[in-house]
Amino acid sequence: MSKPEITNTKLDDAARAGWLYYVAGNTQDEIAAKLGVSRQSAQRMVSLAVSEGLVKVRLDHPIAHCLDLAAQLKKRFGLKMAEVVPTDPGSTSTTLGVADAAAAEMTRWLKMEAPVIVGIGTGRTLKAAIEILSPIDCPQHKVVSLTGNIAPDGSAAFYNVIFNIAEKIKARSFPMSLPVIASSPEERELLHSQPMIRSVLDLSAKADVAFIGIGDLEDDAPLFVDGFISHDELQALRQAGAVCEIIGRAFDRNGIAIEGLTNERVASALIPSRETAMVIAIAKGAKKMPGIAAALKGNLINGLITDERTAEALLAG
Amino acid sequence: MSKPEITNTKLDDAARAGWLYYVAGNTQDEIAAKLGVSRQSAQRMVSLAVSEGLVKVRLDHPIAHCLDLAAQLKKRFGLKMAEVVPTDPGSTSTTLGVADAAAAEMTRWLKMEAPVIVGIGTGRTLKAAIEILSPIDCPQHKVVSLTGNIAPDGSAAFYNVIFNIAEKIKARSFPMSLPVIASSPEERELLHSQPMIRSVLDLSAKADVAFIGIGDLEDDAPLFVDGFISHDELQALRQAGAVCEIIGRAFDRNGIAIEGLTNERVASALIPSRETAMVIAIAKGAKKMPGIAAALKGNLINGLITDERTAEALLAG
DNA sequence: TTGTGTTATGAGCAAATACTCACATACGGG
DNA sequence: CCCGTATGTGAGTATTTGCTCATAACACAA
Repeated sequence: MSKPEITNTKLDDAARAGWLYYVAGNTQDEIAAKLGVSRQSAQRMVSLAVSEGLVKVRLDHPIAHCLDLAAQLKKRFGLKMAEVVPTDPGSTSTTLGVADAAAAEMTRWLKMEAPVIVGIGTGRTLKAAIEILSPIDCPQHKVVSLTGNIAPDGSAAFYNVIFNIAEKIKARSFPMSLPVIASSPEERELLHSQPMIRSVLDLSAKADVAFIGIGDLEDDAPLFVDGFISHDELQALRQAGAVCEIIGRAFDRNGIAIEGLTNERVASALIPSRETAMVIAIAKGAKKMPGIAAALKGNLINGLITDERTAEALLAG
Repeated sequence: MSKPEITNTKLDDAARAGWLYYVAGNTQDEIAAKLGVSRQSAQRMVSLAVSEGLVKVRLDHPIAHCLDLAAQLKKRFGLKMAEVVPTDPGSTSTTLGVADAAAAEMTRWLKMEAPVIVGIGTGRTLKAAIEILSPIDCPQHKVVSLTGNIAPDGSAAFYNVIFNIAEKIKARSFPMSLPVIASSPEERELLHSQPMIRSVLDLSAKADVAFIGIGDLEDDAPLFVDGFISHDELQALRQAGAVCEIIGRAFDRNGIAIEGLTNERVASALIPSRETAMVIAIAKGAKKMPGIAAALKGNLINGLITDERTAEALLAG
């Protein structure tokens, strides 16, 4: 007070004020009274303590780390949206947690008053998400499939989820009645030129938000396991540098689409523009890491729902 | 969202909200929007996160430790007021720091509009505090000495600070013109029965706040060094269990006044009631530890200004 | 099914906080 | 010595927060 410690005084006082505020739970009025200054000065001290980094807030809850990681992901990869769910250490499920988060994110969009066009990809994760989606009436929205729903054997593609979501929510849904991968580039062009298909493709390009999965290209790649491509084709893709598949289309480690091979027969819509739409990938797990990294690098997505462990790996890489 | 984790959901949400609030710096309105709930619910989540102890605040500043210690002292010993100043590791001064804090505390009282009766003890620490006290006009207050101001040789007692404080502040001051320790119990009674003295004693009993020092009873006890008691008397006191002296009166380790010996000749006022007055001790250092502990144990004081090291020792004991 | 006790929710309001601005005070250079 | 710039202060005001209360949703039992 009287002995002038040249410059530290201010910070000391700020620390005092910060302590009284955050630790002792005083109001700024009380602090002002106790320190014999005006309320405004007390306020300044407190905010000084904060801005000087004297005050550290820690959140003792697993969720806190997740939110941290999400913020880092957003910053590092320029994402508009990122969500990281806690990793359940005892589980190997590729959908646990992220499916819930994806469902929540879908609900967030579907609850909007204004009409929204929702693009829907394919895959196990997405299917799991739809499964736990709470039913909701939203006749104002449109849900459009980004991929064909016909399996190579002519049956309905099991992991095409457009019908599942149609059951859940009362919105107009737009499936694409064609094979995921056509038998030839020419067939694809033919199919795409059909008015019904054309209008769905046009609608998908206008999507406001799209939820997509990311498929790996390991030996048990979904694309192969589900019979859309042969093992030879899978190996050829890998040889060409492909590391992942998004709505049927293969991409290399930089997120660049592979030229030729099965890609010239993929009948899916293009991934909606990242300029006009939120393209949210739902993916987690070591196997999908290269694919997620590629999608991030190639700016194929601007939103990501993943888990803690995957997020950490992505940020470490 | 849909998978009902029976009870953790709420805490998870609270953690989210808390994170968004404290870490991300969102306003509760923003949190409400992001989480799709009302502002009130967001507020409830945040306060739940706080009340559940999810949010931990740490203050990175030496002063924070002092304030922590002060809070602990208050709680542990039922003090109404406690102040802990940083210990300067390189200094052995018994007044450095605490004197400043004491001066600040005095100023706080003296700045009050309403008339206050201030009791003043004696000692080196108190004298140092008065010396750095900023001059202040407070004609509404009264300052009353709790001890006599006449040394055994008839001179003014050097560490009686009533005159020092009277110079500094423009308040009515009330010295006690009698020896600190009378030559006999009878003389004390005689002195105390004099109207002038009587009125000062009565005034001291009505003090609103008292600032006192705590004297040790080592071989260089102030009471002995300043010539108020002989070395034999000092030893006798110690033999009787005395560990400290407050305004001339000796107390044992439980804060109980020693029976007989010099205590029956001490002419000082009694320590003002801890029910009606703030009795603030200013003391630090290893030598005074037993005395401070005794004063705390015996509820002789309800306020303490000390330093970090002493506070830690008191709390450890 | 209906009643009942518990819990959650949102509105409204009072308190607390943050911000802006105008002015005061101090410092350093001309 | 004076002036411009920086720094700090308090008043006023807008925003944000916390609290209370009435009501709604819910679970459970009769």
